Amino acid sequence: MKLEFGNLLNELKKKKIRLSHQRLKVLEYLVNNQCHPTVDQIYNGIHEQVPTLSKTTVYNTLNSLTEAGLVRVINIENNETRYDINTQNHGHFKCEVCKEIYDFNIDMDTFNSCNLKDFKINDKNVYFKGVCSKCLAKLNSQ
Amino acid sequence: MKLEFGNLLNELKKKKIRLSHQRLKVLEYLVNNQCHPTVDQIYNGIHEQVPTLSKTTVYNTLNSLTEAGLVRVINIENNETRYDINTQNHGHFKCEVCKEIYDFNIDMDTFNSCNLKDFKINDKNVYFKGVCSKCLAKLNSQ
DNA sequence: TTATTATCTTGTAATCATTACAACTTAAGA
DNA sequence: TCTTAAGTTGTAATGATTACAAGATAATAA
Repeated sequence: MKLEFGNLLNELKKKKIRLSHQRLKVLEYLVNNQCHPTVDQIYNGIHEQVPTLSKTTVYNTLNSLTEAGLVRVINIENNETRYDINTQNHGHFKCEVCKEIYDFNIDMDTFNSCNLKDFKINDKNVYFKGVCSKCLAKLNSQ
Repeated sequence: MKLEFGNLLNELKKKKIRLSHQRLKVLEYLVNNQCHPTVDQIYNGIHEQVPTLSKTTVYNTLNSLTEAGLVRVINIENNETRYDINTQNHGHFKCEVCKEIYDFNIDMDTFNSCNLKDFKINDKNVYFKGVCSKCLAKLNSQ
């Protein structure tokens, strides 16, 4: 299914999740900022438009959306949970220099292991760490 | 390199990390308990033999060993960091029912993406979630 | 073996992300 | 418009991890 705001709303209705003002703003933020934001970034990004917003609501909303399968959690560093509106299988690369997280295409279907026969796999996660091309270029030019 | 206590000690010496009593006990615990333990499990496992042990020391030690490349951090759930003495590339499967983490073989070298050309990859992580064969069997027999 | 010292260990306190809770508010259906 | 179950909010609690400073120790050299 294509990542469009209307489709997301239909998914919420289907799952009986109320379309509250705050939830719509969080969803909108995630669609417009597909840079794997943290809770703080999401909160700060919406707070100006919705001054009454509580950080608890952001947490609650992200948990609901994750449970509903509309949002994916990214656990690379154990002290900064990030969120991704793109639930299609793809990998994440975190640059250890600039800290940016890049998406990359990867065919999850080829990832199988004979150790896991008779296991039910619900979720596949792949992340790499290293140095991105931009930072490598900077380092080399010094 | 094979996972043997002697090899680990040599690695520590090479990296100028002191072979303190506490560090050796943590290493020993990790070699004997390759079940991806948490800090609490490690602390509780050693505390009986080393009653003066502080949890801060366990944290410090694990951070040193990770930095030295002797231990691998597993971040699947964002509120429970786990540690693995097996630094050879392999995948982890977490059962959502019994919570156990299984190792599985997977050829990391085949995981490449054209999106990452000119990127320097230092570390590859793969984890799946789902239901393990034991729990599936139990569920089906009910 | 002993002396020296940089490093390690320890306990307490601080930090920070996340969750619990209860009063108030609101979306959605009748 | 009314009703009410569900959502929002702010504060307080929780729990993992780190900071820090005083005391202890591993490793090196004499």
